[in-house]
Amino acid sequence: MHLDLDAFFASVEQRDKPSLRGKPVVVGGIGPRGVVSTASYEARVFGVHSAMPTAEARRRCPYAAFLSGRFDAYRVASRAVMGVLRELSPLVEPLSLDEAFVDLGAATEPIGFDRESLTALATRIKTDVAEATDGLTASIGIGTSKFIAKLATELGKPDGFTLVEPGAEVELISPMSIRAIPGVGPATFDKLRRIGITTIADLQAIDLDELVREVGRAHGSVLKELALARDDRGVEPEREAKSISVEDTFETDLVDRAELLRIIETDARQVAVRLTAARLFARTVTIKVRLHGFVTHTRSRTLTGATDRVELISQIARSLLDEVDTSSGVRLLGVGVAGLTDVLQEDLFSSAEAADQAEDDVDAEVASAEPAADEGAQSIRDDPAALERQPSGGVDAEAAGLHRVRRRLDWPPGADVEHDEHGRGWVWGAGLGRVTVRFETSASPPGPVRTFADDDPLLHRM
DNA sequence: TCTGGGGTCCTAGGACCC
DNA sequence: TCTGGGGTCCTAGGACCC
Repeated sequence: MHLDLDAFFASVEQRDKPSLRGKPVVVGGIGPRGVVSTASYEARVFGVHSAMPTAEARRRCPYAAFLSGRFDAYRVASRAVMGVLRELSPLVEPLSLDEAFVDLGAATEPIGFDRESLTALATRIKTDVAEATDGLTASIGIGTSKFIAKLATELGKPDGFTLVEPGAEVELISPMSIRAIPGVGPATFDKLRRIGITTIADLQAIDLDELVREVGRAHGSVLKELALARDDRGVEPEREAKSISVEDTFETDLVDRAELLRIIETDARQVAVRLTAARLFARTVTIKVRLHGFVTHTRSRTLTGATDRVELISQIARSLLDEVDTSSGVRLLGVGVAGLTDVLQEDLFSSAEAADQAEDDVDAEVASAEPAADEGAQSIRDDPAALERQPSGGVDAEAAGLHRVRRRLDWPPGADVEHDEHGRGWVWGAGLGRVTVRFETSASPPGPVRTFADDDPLLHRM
């Protein structure tokens, strides 16, 4: 079985903001370079969809509410939904906050696999989801494999249920576009279209060797199998994380080297904090640099041992920036780690490693920075509560001089606020030293709008 | 229209090893 | 005249997903 919450982020916003119910809502990046994460169905009528530049969405639907998203609220709702699913079966594989596979074959209670029983089951799950999330709707698909179940969900959206009976799979998918297959994106679609493959039926008929020549061995064989509705992938709960990364796109391209280095440092700190929180260590450090013309480069370095130390990650990331020509201006900068393990195997103090580092041209600064850095990391490792005392990303950003870039996020549209006299509400808009708030909550009727100075001491973010 | 942020997986070439 | 072969690791880039 596959489940997908309908227009998830936008639906949570409409749930918590009564004045937006039935209206177009767009959640995503609200800056000049933002893109849409989720559009409510009312906004989709205007042609607004995920991954569209927000500027284009504003053109198509100027009267929509444009909100920057409240991920804590989405996580709470997501956890509640996953909880409902895990009562059904221990084999639940979340794909994202709003999507999951469930292996009904491993269900805790006996399940009838006839249409009537499964329809009743889906109805019950939808009721439970609505109850657990204060009214969110989901679409459900049931089929004999992950591929078919996910496709089935797609067919019933929104608030739907689709059951694909065993044996009906090939007939169902044959006339569909190959774009319906997860894994066929714009590039693969173009490649295949050029050799005359546009439907799944075309894919069934094509010679495997020819397909492999076009899209590669791994991709080719998977596509061929899926086209024939052959998919024996199991539902895998608890997949382990393979990488952790942080990146930012800037409103205008940056050129100042010192500023870039400061940003890398704060990104590295956030990565290290997340590593520590997950009790993991990493062997590979990567930076990602997107230049003026959207050309993107990555540079990485792998250590002999694994680390979670801020100073080391930061130093390596900063040294990697030397390998990229940033003179055209930097649009995006990011820091990531990979090669994750849960055991500390730091042999960075051995003489062999020291020699290695020297050869690798990670200069002597690393060695001199290490003792102090290790102390900090050690204190967090031994004292988990220390994590709580780590400065937040926002504070770091200001300390690092990113005030200019991130200042605007003090009152992001859609954020929850409380006013000491007027009660709870949300940021309707902000700018020019003012904040406009609509005072309403999920349980209230649509509420009034009031404007305040943005440093009004009675107004608080929640 | 001018393209987010957080991920996963694959490919291809070179280094290195036996 | 002149080059083996296979496996593994690392790096960079690209496609894709939500």
